[in-house]
Amino acid sequence: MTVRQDVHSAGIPVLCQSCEARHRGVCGALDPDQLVALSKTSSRYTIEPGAELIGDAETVNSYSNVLSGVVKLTKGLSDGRQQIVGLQFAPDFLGRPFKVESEINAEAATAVSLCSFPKASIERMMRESPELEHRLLKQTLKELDEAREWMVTLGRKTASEKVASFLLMIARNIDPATDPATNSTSFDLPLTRADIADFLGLTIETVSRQLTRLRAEKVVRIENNRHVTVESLSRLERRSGA
Amino acid sequence: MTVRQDVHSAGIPVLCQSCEARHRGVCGALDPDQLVALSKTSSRYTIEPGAELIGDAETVNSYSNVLSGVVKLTKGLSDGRQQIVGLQFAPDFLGRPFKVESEINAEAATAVSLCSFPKASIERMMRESPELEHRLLKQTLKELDEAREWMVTLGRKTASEKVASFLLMIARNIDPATDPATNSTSFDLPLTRADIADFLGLTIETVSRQLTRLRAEKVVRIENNRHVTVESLSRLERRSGA
DNA sequence: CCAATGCCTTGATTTCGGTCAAAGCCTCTT
DNA sequence: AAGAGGCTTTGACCGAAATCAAGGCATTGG
Repeated sequence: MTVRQDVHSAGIPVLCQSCEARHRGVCGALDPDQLVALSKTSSRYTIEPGAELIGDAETVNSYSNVLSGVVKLTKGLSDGRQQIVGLQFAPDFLGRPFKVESEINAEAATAVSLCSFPKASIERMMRESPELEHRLLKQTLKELDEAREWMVTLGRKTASEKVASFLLMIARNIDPATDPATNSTSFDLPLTRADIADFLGLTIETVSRQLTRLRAEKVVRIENNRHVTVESLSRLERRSGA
Repeated sequence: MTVRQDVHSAGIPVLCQSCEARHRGVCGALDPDQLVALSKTSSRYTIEPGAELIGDAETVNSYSNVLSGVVKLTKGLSDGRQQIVGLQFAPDFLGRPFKVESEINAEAATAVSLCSFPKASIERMMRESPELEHRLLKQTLKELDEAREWMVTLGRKTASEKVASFLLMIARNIDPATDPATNSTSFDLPLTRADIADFLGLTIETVSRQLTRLRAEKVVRIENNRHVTVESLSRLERRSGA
C-alpha cells in the first residue's frame, strides 16, 4: 500500500504533486523524469482579471497550463468589434504550437493562475515523447469541437437561446459537481455582461434583457449580478435550442 | 538526375505518385514502405453532389483524403436549422481520430473524389510514425484557426461583410493561382445559395441580395449564377470587414 | 416545343435585436 | 456616510435581416 503510493509520487516535483494538469492536463503525458526536467524551467504566475497574456511571460515564448480561473481568447476587427473565440478553463493548455501566435489575444477573464514553461522545453519534450503530442492533439480536437458547437450558436440561435446556451456551457465547465439527482447547480459567472455579449455576438443590453427574462421565468436565480443558480439544468437545456 | 528521380519515386504506389495528398496532405508524413502498405487497403470513391458521407465507406470506419471537390461539414439543431461548420478542400483530411463521430455530418457540396482507408490502418500507422500524428495536429490546428476566424464572421460581421468574406475565402481556396499583379481571380462557387446561407448564418434571400449588391457595385461579376470573377481582391477584402 | 422542377432574384412587410439615453446598484475610497 | 466610477438594467425608438409572397431563368424530360 504505502509502497505503491511511494512509487507513484516518487520523484514527482512537489509543485506538480497536487496539480490538476498532471492528471487531466497535458502533463499527464510525462513520466517523473520529464516532470522534474520540465518543472525546473517552469514558473507559476497569478494574473489579475482584465490583464492580457502577452509578451515573454505568457504566450509568445511560452506555453502554460491554466491552474485556476478563466482565460478568454478574443479576435478583433479593425474597427473595434470583438468576438470571444474560446474560453480556457483549468486544466487547459494555453499557447500555440509550431507557429508564431496567430491573431488571437488572450486575456484573463477572472483572476487566473498559470504554470508556464519556455516554448523550447515543451517542444523538445514533444520530440522525445509522442504521448505529449498526442495529448495536445486531443485537446486541439476538443477545442475544435467546441468552436464548431459555438458556430451553430452564433449562426443559428436566437438571442435567448444563445444566453441559455452560454449559461449551460459555464455550468458544465465551472461546476464539476452538478448534482445529477436534483439536476440543479450554482456558480459564479466568470464573465461580465460585456464579455458575454462578445462571446455570443450580441450587445450588452440584449444579454441583460435575456437574463432578466430567464430570471422572470424562474429558469435561473441571479444574486449580485454574478451568482447564478440553475434549478433545473434540463429546463435550461430546453431553452438553449440544442 | 534520372537516378534522383528514380530514388524519389522508387516504391511509391502508382496511385500515390501524382496525388496531392502525398505532397501537401497527411500522406506526406509516410515513407515509401508505409505508402505501399496503406495503399493496399485504400480505395478511391467518387461522390455525387449532395450525397452524404456516412456509413462504412466514408466516415464511421474510415479516414479519407479529399482529392478534389468540396465537402461541407454541418451541424443541425433539432428543429431543422442548420449551420455549416467547415469546408474541406483537397488535400484536406477527413475523419475524426480517437472518437466515434461527433454530431457532425459530412456532405459533398460538389462532385468529390476521395481516397479512403480503414480506420485501423491509419491508427496503426499513427502509432508507428509520430510524424503522421504531427501532420494531423497541424491540420487540426489549421481547422481550429479557420473555425475561430469564422466565429468572428458569424458573430460580428454584417450580412454584406459576411458575403464578401465568404467569396474571399473561396477565392483563396479554390484558385491557388491568383495573379498577384492584376489582383484578380475567377472561380466557380462550389456552394448553392442555400449552402452559402447555412455557412454564413443568413437566409437565402439575404445572400442573394448581397450578391446582387456586390455585382451592382462592380466588386464582382457573376455569370450563370455560379461563375464569379473578382476584379480586385483587395477591394473585396475591404468589403469583408477584416 | 412545352411543361415541370429546382434554383435564384426581387419586392413588401414584419420582427428581433441594436442604438441611444437615462437611471439603478454595488463596491471602494475618503 | 457621502461620493465616484463601473457595471447593469430598463425604456423608447430604429433599422438590418427575416419572413412571406411572386416571378424569373435555366435545365430536364415528355
